[in-house]
Amino acid sequence: MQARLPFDPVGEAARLWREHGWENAADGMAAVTSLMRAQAIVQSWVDDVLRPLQLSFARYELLMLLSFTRHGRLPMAKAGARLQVHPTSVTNAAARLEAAGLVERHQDPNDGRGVLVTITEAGRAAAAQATSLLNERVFSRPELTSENMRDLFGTLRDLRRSAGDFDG
Amino acid sequence: MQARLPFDPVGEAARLWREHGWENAADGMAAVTSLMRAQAIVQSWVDDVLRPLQLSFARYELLMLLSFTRHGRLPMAKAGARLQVHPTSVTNAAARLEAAGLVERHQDPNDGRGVLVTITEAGRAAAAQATSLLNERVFSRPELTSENMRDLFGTLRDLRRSAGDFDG
DNA sequence: CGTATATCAGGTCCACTGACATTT
DNA sequence: CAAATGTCAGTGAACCTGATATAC
Repeated sequence: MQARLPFDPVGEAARLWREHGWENAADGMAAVTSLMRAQAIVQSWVDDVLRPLQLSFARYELLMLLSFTRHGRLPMAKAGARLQVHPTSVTNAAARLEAAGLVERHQDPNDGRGVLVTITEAGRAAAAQATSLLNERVFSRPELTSENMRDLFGTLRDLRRSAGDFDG
Repeated sequence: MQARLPFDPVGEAARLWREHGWENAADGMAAVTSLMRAQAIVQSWVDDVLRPLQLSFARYELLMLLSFTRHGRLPMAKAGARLQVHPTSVTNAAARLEAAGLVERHQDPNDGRGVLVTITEAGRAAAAQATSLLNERVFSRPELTSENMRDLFGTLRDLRRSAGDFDG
């Protein structure tokens, strides 16, 4: 993107926060800022892998969720709850996956309001290919396999639970 | 958004990853997925605070960066390097801040190609107000003030350094 | 000359709001 | 009837590519 910096800009910001007397907010600011930046980095890794497959991470997550269900099928609302995204985002993702032939949408026979999304064989193949590439090129990167990453998951799980993402 | 889940969907995904024999990628997958979700949560907290002030987090960061410089002024390219965003993103952010009267843009007298962004008095006031609100309502939230958050910052700093964000 | 700087046009992606039709 | 479900149109944010003008 551009020349790398000789220091950590987030650490520098935290230093300035403390210098201005915002001690009790400095750690939170640094955590938020590094979360934003780390997410952008990882997002770009994922996008690089999924772009040639015409997938976004959100659509990949929907495909995987369906592939893990008993019959490869879920109501739209269930999928949205599970992926923790807005209903219109599910509609959008499903519409794009359907256009690519990776899922189908049919009315729920048991609830006339509902729509069932079903993964197709092509969808299962695409999901398998994407998973293989992501596992190889992103999820098993050295930066993500350390003991630290298990800690990261644990810390973020606490944050997500406190934020009301899930119980337990 | 919708009903909360009785379990952690990311932990469930990690379980399935291991079940499929992808042990060495399971931790990375869980870290990536929780990073995405945690970022979305924190982003929504920040947006809720900044929306009434007509600011985005990216524009707030630019304002703060300028306010911390000696003369409240920086070349566009320097600002982009420091915020680690695309040049066009800086142009966009600066244009919006300028439209709101929070910064001004002038040609660099020492480099005819360059543009200097300068924070205005209104910009300093907006930055101070935003900082006060963010410190109070986001950065000092209980979820972000724990010992864990210092660990989170440290872990993400390692990730960012490995990814080439900065040296040192 | 090639390189660097900044901008603009155009495109993608995602999230959200509000309105709507339909069914429970 | 009210509540739930899914869709659609529109809005706004952020990011990127490619082209351009200008200056080093």
